[in-house]
Amino acid sequence: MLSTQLPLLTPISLPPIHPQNLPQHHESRPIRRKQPPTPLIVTPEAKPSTQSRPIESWIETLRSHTRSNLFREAISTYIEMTIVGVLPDNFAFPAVLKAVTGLQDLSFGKQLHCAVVKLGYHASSVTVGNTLLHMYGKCGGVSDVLQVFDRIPQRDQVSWNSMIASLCRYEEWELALEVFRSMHLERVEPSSFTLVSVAQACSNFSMTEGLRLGKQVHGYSLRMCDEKTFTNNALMSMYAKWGMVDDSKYLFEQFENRDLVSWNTMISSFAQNGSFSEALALLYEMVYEGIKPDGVTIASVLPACSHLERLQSGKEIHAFALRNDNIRENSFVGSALVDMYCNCREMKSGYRVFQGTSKRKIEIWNAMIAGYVRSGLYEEALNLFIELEVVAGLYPNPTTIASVLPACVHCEKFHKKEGIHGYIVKRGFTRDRYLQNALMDMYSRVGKLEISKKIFEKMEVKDLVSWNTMITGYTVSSSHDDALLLLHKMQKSDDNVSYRPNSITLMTVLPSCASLAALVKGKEIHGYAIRNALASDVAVGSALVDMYAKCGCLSLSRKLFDRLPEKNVITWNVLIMAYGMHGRGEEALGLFRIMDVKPDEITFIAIFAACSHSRMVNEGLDLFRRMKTDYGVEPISDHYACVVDLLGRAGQLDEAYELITTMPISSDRVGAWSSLLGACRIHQNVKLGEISADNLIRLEPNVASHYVLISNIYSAAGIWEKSINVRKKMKDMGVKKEPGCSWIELNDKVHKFTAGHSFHPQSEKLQEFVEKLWEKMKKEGYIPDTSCVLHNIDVEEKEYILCGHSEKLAIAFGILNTPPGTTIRVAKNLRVCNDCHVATKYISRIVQREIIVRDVKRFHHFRDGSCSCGDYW
DNA sequence: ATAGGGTTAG
Repeated sequence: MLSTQLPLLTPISLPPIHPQNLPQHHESRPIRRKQPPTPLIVTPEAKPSTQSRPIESWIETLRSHTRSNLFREAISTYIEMTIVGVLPDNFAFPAVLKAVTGLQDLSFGKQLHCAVVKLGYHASSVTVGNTLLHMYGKCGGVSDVLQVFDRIPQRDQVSWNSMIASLCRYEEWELALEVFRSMHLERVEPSSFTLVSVAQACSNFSMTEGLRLGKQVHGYSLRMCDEKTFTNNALMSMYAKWGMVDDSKYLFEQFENRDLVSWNTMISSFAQNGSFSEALALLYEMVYEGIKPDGVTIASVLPACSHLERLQSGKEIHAFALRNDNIRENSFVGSALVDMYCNCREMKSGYRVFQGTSKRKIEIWNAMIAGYVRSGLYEEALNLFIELEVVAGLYPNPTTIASVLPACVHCEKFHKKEGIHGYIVKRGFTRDRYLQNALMDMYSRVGKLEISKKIFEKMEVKDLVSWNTMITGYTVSSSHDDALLLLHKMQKSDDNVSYRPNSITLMTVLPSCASLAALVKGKEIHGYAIRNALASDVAVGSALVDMYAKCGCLSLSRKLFDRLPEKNVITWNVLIMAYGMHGRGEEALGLFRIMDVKPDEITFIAIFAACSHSRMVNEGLDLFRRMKTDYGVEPISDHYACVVDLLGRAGQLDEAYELITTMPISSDRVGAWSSLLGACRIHQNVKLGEISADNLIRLEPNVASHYVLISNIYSAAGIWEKSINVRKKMKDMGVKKEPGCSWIELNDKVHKFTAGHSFHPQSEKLQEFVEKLWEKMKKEGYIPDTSCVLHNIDVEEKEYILCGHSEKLAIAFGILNTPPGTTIRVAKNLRVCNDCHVATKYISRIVQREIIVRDVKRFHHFRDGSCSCGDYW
């Protein structure tokens, strides 16, 4: 197929791979390179040979200079030789070309090339051709290499090897493999040099594409008799890149002539495939065998210490590095040290290494910035980012921005979040996948889900993180059904690539199941987690405990909790919160007493909420007073909001108000005022309600629920005028009420109901059904509570509106579509209104069904005319 | 022939 005329090797203009490797003119060479200006070559035939010194002697001098790396001297000798009129021959050119290659002097190399052509050696000597090829492979460009190779007369093994190696240097993996195939067809035997390059090229393809050839290379290597160390190392590294650590370990163990690179390769194979303990162990074994680690060893093993958070080992390695100049000055080691210290929460040590590094390259800045971001020190990260550009004059690369973007997103003081997108466009990094993922996350979090979706759809190459990020986008925007839909789609996506959900996917999507009370879906995910060994993951386990609890299966949730192999604060918090939501405050407190990890801020929020829902005012207050002294947890505004709720719900409104006045000046009072306003609604306290609402509307003029609550308080008290005024003010401000929304799962679908709207195909039928039930309920003594209906309209109309409340529609849907006796589980995005609560009690008796309604705060378990919350919620 | 930092979750 490809004989002497390689179709792919005809001179073609390939795009340059590295701009710095482009053929350059002499004038445009950077001046900083320390070399004398290259003199023009005297055209060889310009002077007849009058010299008596024979050419062999000149060549001997040339060769001895290049052998001793005296490249400049070699070139001077060559020039001298041409000046005195000695015509260089096919032995002189290889010697001088080697010197040119050593100096990376492309322009001189090109002049030599001209001379070679003029004298005709390019068509007669393989050796000259090979050295030219080698020269272009080191300092030219792909197109030069292709042209030279094409003109080498009788290509030998060295020609092919140089060609393949050069293509690998230019990351032309596909071309490299194609040339290797041609070499095979021309029956030129590969050597260990060939195999090294080919193995490297293979490893840059995916395993499915590269493994076949890779194994052939392995076979060749086994049959070969010459020096195998290089090939062996290259094969180890190839297998490691595909994650086949066992294979690279086998090669390492079977091989006797290990060198330092073999050890380094093995250590980095382990470290890059998550076998951190093995990597560290190998370092110690290496030292034990008397092999001295170098900078590469240290830079490869430090990430293992970082991941394992083995600060002690990391420090020992640092000490070792300090004792060895060559390691200490290795810039890779510096970045790895910064990363290790930051990951071990030793920010100060990390910063000290960073500060103490003399010639700081962008990479060490990246390590420091990423370290800050991981520890939530967003401002520090942003400051460093600015410093790197403004003070150090360095250019951020895509990695820098990918680290700093989450800092922009999460740093409250940083307002112009979307501006960073412009910056990315300006720097031309828009095609970077990490940045696209990070941008998607940013837009979701500033409430611009549409833009996230657009980026996601336009991405040419998606990865698992892209899918996870998009799912998270839906979750943070409360589009839970879309989140579940995407979970489905990722597993059989249209572009022939499917993705396997990982632990992060599951923990992202489980809260969606919980929000929708989608128990069947949740169980399906649980099954997936078990089958894929993800269920024992603490984070997934905690999310499962949470999901079962929020779907109303508290005992299942508890069983799962008890069996989890590993628990952390979050796991405990989730369970305490679950008991609280189910109105089982005593048990929540019991869990708090036996928990074997230190409680955190969230634990106390869960505890206060539990006390609040179970009217355990004294227990809650007691812990509130002791949380700082006995548990070392500083109360934050969320805690105040909970305790205000605890007091307010129990009717101690004045105490609640007083608590707000004792809050630290700087703290955020929104939560606390909201709690008080809610309590005023329950206990019909117009005066305090007004105070709370005034404060709230001043602080958050765009939140609908504040207006709605005070308006409800007024209308329940019969103060219609004020109620209407509030409504009017709300309308003038352009504030829209979040529509009430309820969900019920039927088979494997979640059905969504919105108040008053007939989006659901059955909604008319459902409204009729509710109205029919209405009559029966009234006969049993039900009195509609119309106080939550804002409009000043007649009673019948009000009742009609009440019938259309989303939770009633969802319940009706459940009754009509499930066999008698089935428990009905409904979830609601807001709090259940008083009328729905009373009505559901009656419904549960009339239809003889258990009905579980979960709102944002807690559970209502209706059975035979009564509710588990004892009308206290 | 071996080595660098990055995006998603609670």
